[in-house]
Amino acid sequence: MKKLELFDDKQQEIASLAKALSHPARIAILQFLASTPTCISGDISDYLPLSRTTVSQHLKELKSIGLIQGDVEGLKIKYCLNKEGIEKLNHVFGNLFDEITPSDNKIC
Amino acid sequence: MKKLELFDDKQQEIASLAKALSHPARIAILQFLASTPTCISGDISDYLPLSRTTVSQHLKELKSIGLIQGDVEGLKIKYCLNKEGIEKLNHVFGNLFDEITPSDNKIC
DNA sequence: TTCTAATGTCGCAAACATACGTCATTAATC
DNA sequence: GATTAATGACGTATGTTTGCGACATTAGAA
Repeated sequence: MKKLELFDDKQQEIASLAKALSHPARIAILQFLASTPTCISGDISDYLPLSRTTVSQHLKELKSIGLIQGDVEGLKIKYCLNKEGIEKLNHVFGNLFDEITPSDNKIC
Repeated sequence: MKKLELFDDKQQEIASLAKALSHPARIAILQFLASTPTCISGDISDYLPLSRTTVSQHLKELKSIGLIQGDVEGLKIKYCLNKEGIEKLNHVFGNLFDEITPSDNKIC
């Protein structure tokens, strides 16, 4: 059993994705985008109990980690779930759960 | 489309669980506990590149959200994954992924 | 071109998270 | 009972996140 020098890339990646999901506003945004076909930025901030500025920051965070994408449509910006990002999320957490789910015969 | 008054319990729950996973040290602790049958607190802080005090705080956080449990064994304390907590995590995230995974025919 | 609407960026304040040294507590050992 | 070892709790410094108003930018309408 050796001492870790630092956390590895995989652990960092899981933690970063988890951080993106660690605020209820960002969960609400993802659910909203999943339930609506055309999602204009303004619609999202009208819906959430937060200022437009704050919602804009949450959108920026979700975009920078690749869970959503934003396409300019004239004056407005249409945000959508990013299929690849969501699939990656699914995959990364699936692996983690496989790794840490205790088997019935494990002691303790 | 009505405005949310505040975030609902489900969204809060997902966010809280995600927050527990949002630091690489806590991921490393869960993986370590999954790979070792008897896990004494001191072993964990010997392993991680953090002080004993800091590790103790991460353990406290994981315990308070129910992902691990700690049983006193004389002078030492044995930490283990909490099967129910991990299953709940699995379930909650599984539901979220079902909800937000885009179907192929969805526009955008 | 000027005006308006939709949106992002900046900068600040308050709250929260992280890391760690020191101290308190408790169990086993002498 | 005194000593040592394992551990959690407390306090504190530093960094990060959140929320928001004010400003900047850009696209389309008048």
